[in-house]
Amino acid sequence: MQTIYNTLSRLKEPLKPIVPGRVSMYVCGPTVYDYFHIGNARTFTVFDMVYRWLTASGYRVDYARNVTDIDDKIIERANANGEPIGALTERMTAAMHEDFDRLKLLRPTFEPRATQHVAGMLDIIRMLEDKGIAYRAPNGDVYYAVRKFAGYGKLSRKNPDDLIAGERVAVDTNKRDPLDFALWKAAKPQEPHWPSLFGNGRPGWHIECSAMCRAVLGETLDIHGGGWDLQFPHHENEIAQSEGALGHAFVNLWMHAAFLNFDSEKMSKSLGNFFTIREVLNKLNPVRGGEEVRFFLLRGHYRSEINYTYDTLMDAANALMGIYRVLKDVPPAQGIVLDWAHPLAARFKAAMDDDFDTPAAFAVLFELRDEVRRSGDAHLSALLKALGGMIGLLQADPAAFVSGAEASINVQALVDERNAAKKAKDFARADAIRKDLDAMGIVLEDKPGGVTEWRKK
RNA sequence: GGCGGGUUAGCAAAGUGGCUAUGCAGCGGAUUGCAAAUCCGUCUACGUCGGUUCGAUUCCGGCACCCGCCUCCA
Repeated sequence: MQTIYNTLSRLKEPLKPIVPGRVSMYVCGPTVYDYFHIGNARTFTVFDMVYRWLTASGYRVDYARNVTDIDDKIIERANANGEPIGALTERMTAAMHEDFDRLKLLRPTFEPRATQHVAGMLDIIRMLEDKGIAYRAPNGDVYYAVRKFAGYGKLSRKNPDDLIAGERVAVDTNKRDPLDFALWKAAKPQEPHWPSLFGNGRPGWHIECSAMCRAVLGETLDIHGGGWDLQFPHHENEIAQSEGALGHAFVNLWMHAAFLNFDSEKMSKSLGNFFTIREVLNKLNPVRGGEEVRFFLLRGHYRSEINYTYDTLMDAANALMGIYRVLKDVPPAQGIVLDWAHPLAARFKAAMDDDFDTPAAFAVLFELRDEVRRSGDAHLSALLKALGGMIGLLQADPAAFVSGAEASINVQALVDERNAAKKAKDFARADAIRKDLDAMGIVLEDKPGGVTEWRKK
């Protein structure tokens, strides 16, 4: 049985879908104003893994991941670039898809965009106003009265009184309480806006997710996820909005992915210590890079922070290479039905069912790698590939992955020349060629039977 | 200040009240013209001080250090 750590209860709980056999999952997606970094990628890779594993486990998963395409940062960036907002968000959404594809992320079932759900947001805001939870402020904004929602703070375990006492809550005379947050922002000159019974304006940040969850997945979700930093205030506010307006439970299981750090500090745009996925991938081999990053990101448990360095990434890449080598040497049998009774398959499943313990699952893959190597068994090799496939790994062509490139005539000519030199016992010449190739990043492997294989480092 | 998470061998990273996690690197050996790859073997663990227990890295408490949220943030 699948268990999942629920941020709400701080306990591992069994997954009990509202509709048996089906799982609804919403993950807060990116704000598309810039390329995103490997820390952002971690969260989406984690939930892609969850999506794949639940699907492999037999659930029909309705997976929604939104695109936030209206927001202060987008407006700011578009103005700085001197381009229309729509052009910026289109460009960045396309870039996002490119990056996600390279990391082998599946497209979610639904990818709603905030600007397409403004009516749904206004609907919820109106319900909140009718219940006296939302109010119109003198400046034309509509705010959520946090004190009217009894459960406020239950997710992040923050006490509203403590928050008031803190220094970080900004004072705003338009708000009745400093904790109140904007549901609707009155239109300002040169900003996009929509008509509404609250006047022209645009939505606050948190309301979009409440509206899109409801529109796409329904009023109560099995799973809602996001990065750890979204717990407060974003997810807390989503709960307040949805439960405040609709009057029933919003989400059964809250999942939060831990940070990816750099120099043991959270990687973030505001700290400036980030690497975009593009930068990282451009330093890696084009054939292998995407899967290497994915493997690296899933090597740590999703609730543990991981530290990004080139060395830890290379460590993961070497480990992945070891598995692909075995898949190349022992081609997986075709058309095999996965045998869950196999002890290693059972252990893999047990690890994944236990709150998605990918590090433990990987340990099983390594043991299986050794078994395949030892036995040369194509069925076991197929099992290895199939298990990896359940979390989006090991599906590349092994020969291409190991060589790191499509066959190159240039390299092959040098390899042939070296083999001729070897036959003539001209080892000096043979070594010189190997050294040249090494300088080009090509490593040779002499195999039994006079066959020489090569691969990119 | 409030709340929360963490500290496992050279590095990375799971897990467990008593039974070799695992990966990468290192070292020794086999193999190889030399390498690479592979195989065999092998060395480093559970922050600190107490408590509970027959027994604690694992449970409880104190301490130290690190990190996060409380403001946009994956």
